[in-house]
Amino acid sequence: MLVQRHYEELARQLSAIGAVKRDLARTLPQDCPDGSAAVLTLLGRYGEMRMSRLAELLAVDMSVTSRHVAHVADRGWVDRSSDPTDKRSRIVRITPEGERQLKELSESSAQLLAHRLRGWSDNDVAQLTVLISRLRSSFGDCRSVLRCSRPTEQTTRAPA
Amino acid sequence: MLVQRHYEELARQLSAIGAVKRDLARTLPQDCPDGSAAVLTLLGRYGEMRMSRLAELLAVDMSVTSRHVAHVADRGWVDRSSDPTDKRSRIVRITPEGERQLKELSESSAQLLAHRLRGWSDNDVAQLTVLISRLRSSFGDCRSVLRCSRPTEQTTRAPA
DNA sequence: TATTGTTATACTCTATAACTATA
DNA sequence: TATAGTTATAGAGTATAACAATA
Repeated sequence: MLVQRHYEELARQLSAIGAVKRDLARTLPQDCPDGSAAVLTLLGRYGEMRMSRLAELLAVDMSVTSRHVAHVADRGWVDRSSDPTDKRSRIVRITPEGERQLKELSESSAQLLAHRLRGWSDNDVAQLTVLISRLRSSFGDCRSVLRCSRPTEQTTRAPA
Repeated sequence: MLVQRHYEELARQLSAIGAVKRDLARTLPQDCPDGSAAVLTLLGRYGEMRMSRLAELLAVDMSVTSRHVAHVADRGWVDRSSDPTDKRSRIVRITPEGERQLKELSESSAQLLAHRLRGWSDNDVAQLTVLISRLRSSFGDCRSVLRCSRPTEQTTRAPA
């Protein structure tokens, strides 16, 4: 158990990480704010899903999810079909245009990160990724782990 | 140099870290939003400073800083005096009430972190802290390093 | 003329609550 | 009655631009 000051320092680092996120967000394509990017990323990774599942993965309220999805649907990047087994539900799926948009935004963020982190060792990049994933997991967002393995097992090793 | 996918994964983890920050923000005292907490934390750590310096440390525009400082000044947590050497500038300083507020919010965030991270090793907590600090540093926020040493020197070792 | 700081405006993200449709 | 999703509203954060005062 660390002294309080160490947790305070981590809290401060977390609070200040916004500057990094803003820098990253600035690279996003036109008409594609952060919320839209998050939706496309999850749909691209996990495939089609219901709104409720998407809200869970985004870790935001469903009303927020609904707005984000409406934004990307308006631009033709996803479509929403009704779930035949439960007409209250809607299935969200990325479209080919959405895939193109996703590819573009993924590449630009990766490029910026690669540039900013050019002095980093591969291992440090991997460790940071794993530790943030674990942090999210410890905060109750159990879908954050990199692979669907036991959330508490990975420590500071690089992802496979 | 890592493959693009690794940077994409880090970008995604960063984008999803908002849920952690929101959880942390929920523990803040009444009338003390995240922006106010950041101002108090920096003034408590570095002592009195000019608005421009504060904006630099916060890594946000000065207009944003001005709003945050106005909020905490309205509550008596900081005072703003004119700089005698340059009447355009204002010196911001935390008040005793501000110190009390800062103590309260530091303790509550540290407590939440200690609880959420109770399964973590001391070393992992320290590593995450250092890596985020280095990340901010690599993104051009050079005041983010834990100690005033060379920003690129620390790697994945725990802070001293 | 340049710089420090404030204010007005606008945009994004978020949550709560009220509402519709379906189970 | 309970659940899935949408919409309205409000609060917080941010940036840009126009402005005031001083250098």
